[in-house]
Amino acid sequence: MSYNRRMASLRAAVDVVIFAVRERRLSVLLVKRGVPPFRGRWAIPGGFLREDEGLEAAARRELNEETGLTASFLEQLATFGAPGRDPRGRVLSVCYFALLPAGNTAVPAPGGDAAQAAWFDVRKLPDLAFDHGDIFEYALQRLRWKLEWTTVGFGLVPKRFTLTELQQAFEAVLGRAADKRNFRRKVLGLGVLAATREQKREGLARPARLYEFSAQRFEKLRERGVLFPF
Amino acid sequence: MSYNRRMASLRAAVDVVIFAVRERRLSVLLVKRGVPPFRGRWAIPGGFLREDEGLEAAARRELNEETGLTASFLEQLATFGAPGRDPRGRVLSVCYFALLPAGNTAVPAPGGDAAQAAWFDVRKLPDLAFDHGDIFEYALQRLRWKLEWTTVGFGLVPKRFTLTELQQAFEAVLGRAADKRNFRRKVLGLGVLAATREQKREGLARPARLYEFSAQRFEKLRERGVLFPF
DNA sequence: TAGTATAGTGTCCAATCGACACTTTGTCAA
DNA sequence: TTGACAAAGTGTCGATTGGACACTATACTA
Repeated sequence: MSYNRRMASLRAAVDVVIFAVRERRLSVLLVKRGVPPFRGRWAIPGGFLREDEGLEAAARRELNEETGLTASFLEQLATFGAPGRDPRGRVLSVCYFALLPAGNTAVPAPGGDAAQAAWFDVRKLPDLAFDHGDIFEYALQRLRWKLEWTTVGFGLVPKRFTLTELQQAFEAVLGRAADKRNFRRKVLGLGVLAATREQKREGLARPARLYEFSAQRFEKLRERGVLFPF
Repeated sequence: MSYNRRMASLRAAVDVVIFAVRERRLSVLLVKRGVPPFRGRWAIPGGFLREDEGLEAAARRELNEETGLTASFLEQLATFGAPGRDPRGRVLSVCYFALLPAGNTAVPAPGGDAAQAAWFDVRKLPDLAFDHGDIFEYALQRLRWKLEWTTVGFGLVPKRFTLTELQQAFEAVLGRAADKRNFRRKVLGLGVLAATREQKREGLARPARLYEFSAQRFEKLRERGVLFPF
C-alpha cells in the first residue's frame, strides 16, 4: 500500500519570472536557450538547484546571474512538476516571481545555457519553452492581483518616485488608465508614503514631489493587521 | 559561472495540511510517525512523490490514504526546501492544503509510516516533526485569509447546509463570532447560494432551510470577474 | 397552551470608491 | 515681461459596502 517506489532521478529547477516596467510597458525578462531541449526557444530564466542551497537563495542567484541586479520584491509563486514537462527526465520547477524597480533594467550579457536575454512586452510574448507559458500566465495573474490588494506595487518603482511614476507603473501592469485624483487619494491614504523635500522634473513642466515608501509606517500598520500579508 | 553541480540525491515529498471543522473547532489531521526520523512525533500527513505521478495527484493520493475521503478543496500551498530540513538528505516538500466538509471526519486506520492519525484542535497542537510547524502556520494563515476573501468557505460544509452551520464554520476558522444578520446578508449577497426546499432540524427547535453552493452561478460571476480567483 | 430554542429579518451610520474639471507652478520662447 | 505650454496638484457628490444593533416567527414539547 504505502511502499515507496524511490524515484530513479529527480532534479529541481528554480525559475524566476522577472517583471519590470519599461517605457510604460510591463515587461518580462526572457532568455533564449542555447542548448537542447528547446534550443533557440525563449524561456523563463532559471537553473538547477544546487546542493546546500536554499530555494530562495537559488532564486536570488539566478536573478543576479541574469540581471546583475537585486530584486525589490521576490516571492515564491508555485511549483510545477507534471511528469513529462521536461524531456530530460523528472524535473520539478520551483518558481518565483520578482520585481525590479523601473530604471535599472539594462540587459547584461547572459551566461551559461542562455544564448541571449531580452525584455519582452507581456502582450507580445513568443512561444515559450517547456510549460513556461503556463508559469508566466500564473505569475502575471498573481502580480495583477497583488498590485491591487497589497503594497507590492512599490517594488516597481525606484526608492524615490513621483506619484505620477507610481501611477504609470500601476497602469502598465493592470492595462488600464486610472483616475489621477482617486489614485492619489488611495495611495496616500494607505499611510505608508513619506513625502521628501526633493522634486523631479518630468520634461519641461512643473516639477513633481518625490515620495518614498516608509518601511516603518508599513510595519506599524501591518502589526495592527491593517494591511494584507499576502 | 553557471556550471551546474548536479545534486547527489534529491527527493520530493508531498505533504497535505488537512483542515476540517469538528465540534465547532477548526482541526487539522496529523499522523504520528512510526519510523525515524522524528519517530513518535506528530507530523503533517504526506509521502514521497512517485515516478510518473503529478504533484496534485500525489496530494490526492496521500489524502485518500490518510482519510479515505475526497477533499472538497485542494490547492498547492508552497514548497519548503531548506537544506537540512530533513536529516535523511535533501528533500523538497511540496505542500498542499485541503478542506474536508464537516461531518465525514472519521479517522481511519493509518497505513505506512504513520503509527496513528488523529485530529487536533489548531489551538492545541503538539510540537511537530521536521519544519511542519512552519508549514502548518503558513497553511492556517492562508486558510483564514482565503476564507474572508474567496469562496473556499463552502468547502468546510456539506453539500447542503444551513446558514447557521456555515456561519459556525467561519467562526471556527476565524476564531471570532460574527453577527448573524450581517453574515447572512453578505453570504446571500454573493449570489452563489441556492435555497433548496428542504429543511434541517438542529435540536428541538424551528427547522432551518438548507442551501447549496451553486457552481453555475459561481461560474457566471467569475467570468465577469466579480469573484476572486485566488 | 405556555414555554423554549433556534430561524429569520431591517435600519442607521461611517467608510470607501468611482466619476468628474479646474487651478497652480515652473519653464521657455516670443 | 508675459503669454503659452505642460504636467502637478487638488475636492465634491452619490452609490455601495459593511459594521453595530434587537426583535418577531416558527416548530416542537411538556
